[in-house]
Amino acid sequence: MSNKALDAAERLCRSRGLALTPVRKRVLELLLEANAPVKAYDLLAALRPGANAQPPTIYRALDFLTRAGLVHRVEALNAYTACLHAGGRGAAELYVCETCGLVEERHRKGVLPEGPGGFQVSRSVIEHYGRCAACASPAAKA
Amino acid sequence: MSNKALDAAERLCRSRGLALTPVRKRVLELLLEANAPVKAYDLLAALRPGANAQPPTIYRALDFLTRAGLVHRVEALNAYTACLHAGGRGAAELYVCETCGLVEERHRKGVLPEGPGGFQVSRSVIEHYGRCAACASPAAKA
DNA sequence: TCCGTTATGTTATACTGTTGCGTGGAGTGT
DNA sequence: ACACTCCACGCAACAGTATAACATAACGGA
Ligand SMILES: [Zn+2]
Ligand SMILES: [Zn+2]
Ligand SMILES: [Zn+2]
Ligand SMILES: [Zn+2]
Repeated sequence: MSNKALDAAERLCRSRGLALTPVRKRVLELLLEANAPVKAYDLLAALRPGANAQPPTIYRALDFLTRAGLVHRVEALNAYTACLHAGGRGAAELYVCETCGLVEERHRKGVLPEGPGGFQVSRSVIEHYGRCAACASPAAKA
Repeated sequence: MSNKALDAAERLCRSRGLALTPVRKRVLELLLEANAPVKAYDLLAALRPGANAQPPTIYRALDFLTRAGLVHRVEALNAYTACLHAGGRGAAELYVCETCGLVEERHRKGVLPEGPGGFQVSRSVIEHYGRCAACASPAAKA
């Protein structure tokens, strides 16, 4: 099902001379399957059966994947989520459902908001929390 | 100098029936003096001479201050900064200079960006990183 | 006074992330 | 084949961030 995204990631890495090693690929796979923010140590635990991974393993993999634009860090949750538009340009804008964990995402291709008084923005963190359409619908009322 | 902001905070709390206790007030004072994001344990250390504060003390104070709208958490830095528009409505948008630490701030009073497909946003985290006007000016070139 | 509520102290622990060093495999030139 | 370099990864230890759980204190109203 999500093999499509995995394959796309593999092609993207190859085209840029980046090594999508087994560990990195597996981490990305786990994130794609989750379709929600996942914590580093949860990924680590998921990696355990089969390998004896330690914290640096997972953080290195996540660092690689975020640099490659395949994964976003969700700052307010200390968690990570697979990018839904792998390699997309511009700052990612995340919409995280606090009820079901679903993450939607946009990449702002346009110019970033300019700061007040000549502030030069080089990186933006934009995260919105609330309820996705499904969880907000009448049928899902508390 | 920043007693003005402190007094404003005190009035704001009184008008809302919130208790700006000595610990909370001192923490806010430290943040106002810093005019930059400060880490919880640094605040804790600054609190030490005179009291023997433990981690929960500082986290409880910060929790109170953020709820009261007097302090913002800087998610991507695990740090905290005094609100420059105490009690301002709407989501705060922070501009953090990575060179000198200066924080500028806007509160978006208008409607938050609406999410894709009916996503209902209840809280937004918006942080921009870069260089402030002073650090970006020719005189400050690396 | 008695009691409910809120704020703080205290101890311990959980969670998140990093440093430093060694090893081993893939490439590359000889 | 050999030596060499680079880089990913294993591994151990540790640093930094945050919370749980329980006890104490302080205030105000019944
Ligand atoms: Zn993305
Ligand atoms: Zn949802
Ligand atoms: Zn503010
Ligand atoms: Zn600056």
